[in-house]
Amino acid sequence: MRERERHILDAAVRVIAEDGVQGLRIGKFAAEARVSTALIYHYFEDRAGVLRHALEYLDLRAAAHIEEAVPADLCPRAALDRMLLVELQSALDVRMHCIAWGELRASAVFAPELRETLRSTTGEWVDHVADVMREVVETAHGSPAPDLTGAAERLTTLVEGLSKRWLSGYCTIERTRELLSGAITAELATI
Amino acid sequence: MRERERHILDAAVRVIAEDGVQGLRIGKFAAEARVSTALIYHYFEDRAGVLRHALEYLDLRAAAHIEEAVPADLCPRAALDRMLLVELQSALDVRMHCIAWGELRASAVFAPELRETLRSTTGEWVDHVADVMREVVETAHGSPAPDLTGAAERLTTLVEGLSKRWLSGYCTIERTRELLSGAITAELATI
DNA sequence: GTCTATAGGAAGATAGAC
DNA sequence: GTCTATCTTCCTATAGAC
Repeated sequence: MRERERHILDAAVRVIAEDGVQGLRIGKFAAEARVSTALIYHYFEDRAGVLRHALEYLDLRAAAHIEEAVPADLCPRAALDRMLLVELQSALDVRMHCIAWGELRASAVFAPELRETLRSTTGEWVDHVADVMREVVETAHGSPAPDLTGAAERLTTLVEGLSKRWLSGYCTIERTRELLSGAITAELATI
Repeated sequence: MRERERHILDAAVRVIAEDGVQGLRIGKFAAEARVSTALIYHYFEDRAGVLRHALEYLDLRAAAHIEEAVPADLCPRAALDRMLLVELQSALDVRMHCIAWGELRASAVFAPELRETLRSTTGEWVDHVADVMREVVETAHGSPAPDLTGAAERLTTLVEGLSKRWLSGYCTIERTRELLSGAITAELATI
C-alpha cells in the first residue's frame, strides 16, 4: 500500500468516525483527504469500493494495534486485560478506530457482503482471547483448562457492547473499563 | 395515538429494520405504509421527526414487550432469563424490533439529540434487571444482596452486543441465547 | 386528511483537459 | 495522477387540488 493511499484511507476512517458508514459522503471524504472526488473514483471504483477498502484497512490496523499494546513478556492475566481494554480508551485515534469498528459491525446487518471479513476478523480475535485465557487458567490452576471459546466470545462481545454504550454517551470511559474488568474477573472465577 | 399513526409507525420500523436509520428513505417508507410522501410530512414535520417518533414508538413497544414476556407469578430466576432473552428470538417481529433498537443505539453515536431518550430507557431496563437479580440472590441466599447495578449493566450490554453479532451473521440464534444464559449463570455465581 | 405533481437541491459518478 | 466542470439520478420537502 502506497503512502498516498494510506493517507486517503486515514481520511476515510476519520469521516466514518464522524458521520458513520451510511453517512459517508464522497464529497466530504475527498475534502477531508484534500483531493478531488474524481481522484477518489480513480483509486476506488465506487462508493462501495471506498467502504470495502476502508474497512479492510481498519482490519489491518486493528491487528497491529493489539500486538503493539501487548508486549510478549507480559504475564497472561495482565495481557488478557490489556488486549480487551485496548479498544476502550478516550484517546482520539482509539476512539475513532472504535467507532469505525462498530460501524463495520452495524453495517454488516444490512450488507451481507461485509460479513465474511467481519467473521474472520472476529474469529481470530476470539481465538486469541481464548488462548490467553487458557494460559491464565493453566498458570493459576496448573491443570489443563476446559474449552474457553464461550467465555472468550462473551468477553469480546461485551467489549463491543460496552463501546457502543460509551460512544453513545451512556457511561464514562472509566465506568466502561471498570465494567469490563469486572466481567473478566467474573468469567475467570467460574472456570 | 391513533390507529392510523400506529400503522404508519409500524411501517417506519419495518423500513428501519430493512435499511437502517440512515438508510430510511421517505419515499420507500411512504410506499411501505401505502400512503403518499405528502402525508408523511403531514404527520411528522420532517425526516428527523419521522425518526424521533419511530424511535419513541419503539421505546413504548419495548416496555410492553418485556411485561408481556414475564408473567408476574414466575419465579425470579426464570423471570431474569425471560427478560434478558426476550429480544433474542428469530421470530420476525422480535428480530425487527431488535434491529431497530440496535440502530437507535448506533445512531446516538452520531446524533446527540437521541441520547437522552436512550439513556432513560436503558437506565430503566438496567434498574429492572438489577431488581430481579436482587430477588434471585435474596431468594437463594436469604440475606440482603450487594449492589447489582454493575452486573445488570454487564448483562444488558451483553444482550446488545450479542444481538449485533447474531444479526450480522456471526452466530446462530441458538448459540447467542446459550452464550447469554452462560453469562447470567456466571454473574450470579460470583455474587 | 389525502392525493398528484413538482420544485429544488444534494450526492454519486464521469468526461476531458493538463 | 490529478484537476474542474458537469451530467444524472435520487431524495426531501412543498404547492395546491379534492
